[in-house]
Amino acid sequence: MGRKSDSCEGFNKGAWTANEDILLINYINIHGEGKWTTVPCKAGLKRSGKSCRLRWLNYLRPNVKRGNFSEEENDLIVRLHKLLGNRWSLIAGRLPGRTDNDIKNYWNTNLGKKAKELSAMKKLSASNSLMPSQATNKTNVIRTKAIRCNKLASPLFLQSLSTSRQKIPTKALVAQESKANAVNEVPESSKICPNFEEEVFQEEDNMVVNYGSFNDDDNIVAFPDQALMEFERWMLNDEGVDYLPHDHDDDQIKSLISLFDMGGEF
DNA sequence: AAGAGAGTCAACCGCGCAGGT
DNA sequence: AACCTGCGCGGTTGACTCTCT
Repeated sequence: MGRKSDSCEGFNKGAWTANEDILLINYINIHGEGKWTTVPCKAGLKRSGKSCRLRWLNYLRPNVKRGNFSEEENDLIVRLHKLLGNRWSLIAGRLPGRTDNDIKNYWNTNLGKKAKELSAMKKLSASNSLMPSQATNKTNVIRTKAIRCNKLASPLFLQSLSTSRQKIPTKALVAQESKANAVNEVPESSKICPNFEEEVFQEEDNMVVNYGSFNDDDNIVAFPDQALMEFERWMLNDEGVDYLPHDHDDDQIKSLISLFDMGGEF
């Protein structure tokens, strides 16, 4: 399937000028967002539609929050990253005014480094410990993968899911089931972490739910139903909900993490 | 003062998915 | 069913700024 690149000749590249910004803002103020491929032409910009979209979403939108991240935001990002991995857009969805790009940059330049240092220190202290068995103990981390979930997982796990909970008849599942044994044939190239067997996902409309994870011994851990429901409710963007971190969310996150930690093994 | 290296962040790139034809 | 278009995502790049020597 051919895919046309957005980066064709004749487009300006690099930093946006103030004049370009004004043209884009004026256009969107009048016509609204969307139809990005036609925006450059109609707005009189020598930019790709993609570039216009990015500039608007990450920089020009009126509600984009700029400047330093607060302690609360910092804290929330760390915890969300624990739960979600590099799913920046989902994380950004919980931080009003912050863009995925912003959070990604912030993570890569600040938090990621700290997290690495911390885990290196933990490893070091674990390996120096008098009780070496502790080094392989379960941690509180829920591993998730930064993928959109069109893949299904280990048949064993699916089977246990179908007996332990009502199966959601998603498009993806129907398609999968229509192909005999297709579940076993997830191409190696489509896996983010080919060394692991799959985590289990189901999707329904735009909702993507991660149903399983791994503990540090690489045993599959299922999220208990209660945690799962809470997580779904919490993650999916209901309209009009205030997603700023506040006490309620804080407690909610704590309780979610504790629920996830109670996951039983298969 | 100036050069080198590190850090930051806006922007680019390639890919995948959904929906339309 | 095959192909195309539009959009969104995560990873990466590179220009700019800051800090150190």
